[in-house]
Amino acid sequence: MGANNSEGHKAKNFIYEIIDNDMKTNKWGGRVHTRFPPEPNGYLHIGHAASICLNYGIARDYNGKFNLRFDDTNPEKEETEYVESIIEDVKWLGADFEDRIFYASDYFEQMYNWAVELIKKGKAYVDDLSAEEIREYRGTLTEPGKESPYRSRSIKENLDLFERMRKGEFKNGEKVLRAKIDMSSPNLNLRDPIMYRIVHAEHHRQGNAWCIYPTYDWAHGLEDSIERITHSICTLEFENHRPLYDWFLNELGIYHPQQIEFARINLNYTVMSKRKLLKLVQEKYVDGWDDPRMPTVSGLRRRGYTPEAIRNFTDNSGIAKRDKVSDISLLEFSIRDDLNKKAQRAMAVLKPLKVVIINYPENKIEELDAINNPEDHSMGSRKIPFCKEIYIEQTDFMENPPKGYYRLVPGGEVRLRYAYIIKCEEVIKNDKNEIVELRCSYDPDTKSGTGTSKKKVKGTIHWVSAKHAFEAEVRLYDRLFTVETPDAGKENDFLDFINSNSLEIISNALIEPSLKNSNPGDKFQFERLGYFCVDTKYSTKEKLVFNRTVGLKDSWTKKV
RNA sequence: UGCCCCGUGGUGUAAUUGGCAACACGCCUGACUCUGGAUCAGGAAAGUCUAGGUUCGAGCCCUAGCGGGGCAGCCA
Repeated sequence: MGANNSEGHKAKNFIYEIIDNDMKTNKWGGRVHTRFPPEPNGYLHIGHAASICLNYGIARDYNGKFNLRFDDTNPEKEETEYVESIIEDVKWLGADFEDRIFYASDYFEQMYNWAVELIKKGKAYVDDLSAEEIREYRGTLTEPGKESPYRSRSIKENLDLFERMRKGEFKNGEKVLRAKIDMSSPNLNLRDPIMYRIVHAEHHRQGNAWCIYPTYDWAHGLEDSIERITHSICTLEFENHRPLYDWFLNELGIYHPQQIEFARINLNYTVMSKRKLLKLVQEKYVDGWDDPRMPTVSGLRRRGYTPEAIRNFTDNSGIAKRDKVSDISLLEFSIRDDLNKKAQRAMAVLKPLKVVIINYPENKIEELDAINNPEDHSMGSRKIPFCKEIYIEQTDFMENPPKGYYRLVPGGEVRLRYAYIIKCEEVIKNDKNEIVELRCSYDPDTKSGTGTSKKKVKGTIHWVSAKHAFEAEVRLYDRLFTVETPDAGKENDFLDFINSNSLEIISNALIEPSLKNSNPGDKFQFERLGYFCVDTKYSTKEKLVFNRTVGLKDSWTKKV
């Protein structure tokens, strides 16, 4: 028997193999229950999205359940704003936790009771050593630690002290509760890890109900246990913590999930740690957590990414145990692939060049048919106005073109998308020798859709009617960093690699009139340019703002 | 000089669990095209970190080495 899940599919990764095996041995009674346990101290990024998709995907594939749980055990870093953004992002990604949204802080009383239990077993003690002393006593990577002089306090005294810790009789850092394990363990996590520290701070949900807070190592397994999680999936850096996770649960003799670690996703040309992202936000390198250049879920959403694209990306990235840096091009592929099928086409000119069609009647206006999406004819078609004066893209005309350029050139012909073939008769320049206008003739027999054209031209370019197009702001984004791995060096070196040209604002792009009433979040493909969406933050009815999600693949500019 | 994890095309993941390395992205050709997009057809690119060993047979197992990552928060 191979690695097949309950639906008979081939195992997607090593975690599915573990679960397949658990199903075979009936380890969990056929049950699968996963969770996503974020700390509400920042916004979610694409790496979290991968974890969400993994955990939710497992629950879905095995007909199990998926919880959203806030690991809110550190009042000093956590905020309600983050809780709200995380809920929004998880829902948006399509990970359905139904009514199972939990908070570790709701378990504090239970955790406290369990701590008392460990004290009674002689497996935990109150330590009076200072933070510095504890560090010294811990030993080093190569030398064992030594036991705290307070390690052998009586159970009675520990019980009393711990209760008084809770009551608030001590100041921050004055005492901690530690597990009594092994000060000489080669795994430093087992050298009497701290379970509770005193923090007199207001918790975003508990207010001032508590002044002692559980540490991650103590709390996490308990949370999983309480929720009867079967597979507790986390990232590689917790691998060394697994023996501790197991130790607590074993000592308590309570329900014991299995912790499984996998390698987090890294993307080149960006940073992924919450700390660094927070720094970019706080020091205004970007315009908030949802800046479209950020690898955050909210940034990607504002950039124009769809949940489907993100899910496909994380699926295609795979799950394994080796450190990885994925190429951003895989992410870009996922959104192009999705939007190609979904996005309505439109014409927009970013850097306009005026074209006058000299043989076109002065006041004539034609309504031309344009297909909304050649990949999906159910999306229908629309009319676009055409008249004597139009604008084309500056880059679609060259006076001295290189070989292989098949757009407009002096004396040359090109098709205007959904309109006519035009020929460049004259180039008008200003006194600075800049091209300011083209005078072209059109061939009435070449109208699109009529089939009357005998001509064939190599190039087709997009355009907008001068009389009908409206002005909009377009924001072009580039990668936030200039090097592939900006965080490879020292802590703050990544700031040295910020790409100062990562945002280009075009304030007067010209857009075809049919888009005038589009709404924030609407997505389009501007033909030949890329995918764009209406910005949800700065766009107004009077002045639409479009974000470029990603450019179209371009095998021409790459050549030259 | 400790402990733990990991080394497969440029990138990421796979290989029926020991049977002559596949998929995706990217890249390059060509076809088609009223988007230099999409689509279609083809191609280059790793002999699996190294050296031994077990075996008829090793990317999968064993040993040693090398390389990368993690661990000395009262962060998670």
